[in-house]
Amino acid sequence: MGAPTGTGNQGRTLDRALDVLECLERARGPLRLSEIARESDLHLATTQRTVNQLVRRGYIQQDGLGYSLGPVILSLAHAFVVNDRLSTVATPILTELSASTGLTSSLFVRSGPERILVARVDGVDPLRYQFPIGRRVPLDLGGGKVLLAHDDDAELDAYLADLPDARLADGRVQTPADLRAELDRIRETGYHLAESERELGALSLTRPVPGHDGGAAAAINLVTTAETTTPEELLALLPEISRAAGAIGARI
Amino acid sequence: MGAPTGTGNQGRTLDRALDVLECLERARGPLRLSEIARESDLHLATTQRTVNQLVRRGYIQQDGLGYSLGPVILSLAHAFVVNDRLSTVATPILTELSASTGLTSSLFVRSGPERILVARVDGVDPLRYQFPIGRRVPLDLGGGKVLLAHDDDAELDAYLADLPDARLADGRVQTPADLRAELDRIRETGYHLAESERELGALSLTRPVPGHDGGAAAAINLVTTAETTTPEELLALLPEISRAAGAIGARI
DNA sequence: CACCTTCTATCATTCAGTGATAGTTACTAT
DNA sequence: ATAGTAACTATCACTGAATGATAGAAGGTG
Repeated sequence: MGAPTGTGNQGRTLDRALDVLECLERARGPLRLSEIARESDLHLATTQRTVNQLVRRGYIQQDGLGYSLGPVILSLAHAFVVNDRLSTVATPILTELSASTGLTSSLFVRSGPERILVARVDGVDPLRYQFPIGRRVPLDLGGGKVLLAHDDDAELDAYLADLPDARLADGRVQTPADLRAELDRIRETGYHLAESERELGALSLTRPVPGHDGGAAAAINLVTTAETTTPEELLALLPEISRAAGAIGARI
Repeated sequence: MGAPTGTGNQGRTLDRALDVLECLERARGPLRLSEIARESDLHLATTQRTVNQLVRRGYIQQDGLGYSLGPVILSLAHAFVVNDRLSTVATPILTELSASTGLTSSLFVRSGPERILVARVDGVDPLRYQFPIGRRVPLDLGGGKVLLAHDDDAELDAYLADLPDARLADGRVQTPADLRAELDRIRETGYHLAESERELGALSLTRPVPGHDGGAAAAINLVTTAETTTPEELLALLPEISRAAGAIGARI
């Protein structure tokens, strides 16, 4: 409690404020001041000052039940969607991809140990499981793997070091070693076909979006269900999705 | 430049960071470090530290052209949309309202001297002018007036004091005195019918959403165009929109 | 090769953030 | 009513983190 935040103590104030915001992001409902303090591991007084300041600015709102994120967040998000180069470039290409394949397509980018869905275009048969824009999910399941595959070995080892076993949606258990093997395969083939990893019955085919530096900060995928599509049928769309990924990469 | 930020100097660090974010929100493209420093009136070194920290956290991203908002913003926005009581309560009611009237309906909340569009449900004939979710607009034009009307006189006078004349979309000029008179009318009638204020040819009918405290932090409106609807026809929907506003107010 | 811009790194100073504590308000239970 | 509890606010001395002036590295341009 009394100990330093842990990161290394520099730029403390701002980091703490962002911790507070992200603590409210994770919350499933309004949080009390004391709950925020506990969750973010801050002194109550510090929490109070920070929260009040964010309230004043509209980043947090308060009601009788506690504090939650405020509407100003939406303004920022709007500005992001309108301005983001990747997002604006990708949307028409994804639209085309979804039109020609009939499947839902989406674009996500890496953010630390997670990926964030940045854009999505629905297919003709809407998926029962709607993956919402802005959603954060870990990298070790589904399409996130193609982003991991582009890490160099040092980063990868660091990531895998303290990674717990993952339980896939169909019950399989994925150990870090399993993941490592799969990433090696992805490094060779350049794509990933996921079956029931994040969601039971979901199939996805993912390709990285090449950046100038050779890395892949983004990826796109096509999603469908095992009921309507076989893995082979989905894999047959590899040329299409690859073309789209290339087109996006070329324009950023 | 060297002078204090202006607010009164407390909670400086965080305020400055938010200034940086909002400066990027207003920007129409990537900004260089020096531009951010100039826009937010900060020392370059301070700007650098702040920006780098926000980059590390994913709130800002950097490309060859400069800095812009980052994808983590989207995550926060997603959490807001999912959790926000007002937003989730209002959406189904707006859906019903749009279904029964055939018009686009929307919900916005106040944020300082502006309002922010929080939810929108499109009508049968989609408007050519799409008002995007998260968009910030001033309070002195269109539906924002019903929010202003709920301020007490002291707040109102302060607001009107340094308000410049506004130019409506159809060319009319609205002085603070005009606005004041209109707000008095709204206080009596409880609604506002706007014609070509923000957008030429647009008609909107706005009602406040009553809060527990008697105030109105939110409002909903119906939007259409002069081509398809007369003011009288729109005004005839007042009972409908009032019912919807009441229903939302009752559930928060 | 000199020039300019962008961004990064360093460091002494000092002032803003910190956190312990006390106070206020409001609600619940008895 | 009265005590008790929880949520939030306010105060203030201390100190260490943010500050900003300056110098430096990296990258491009005429």
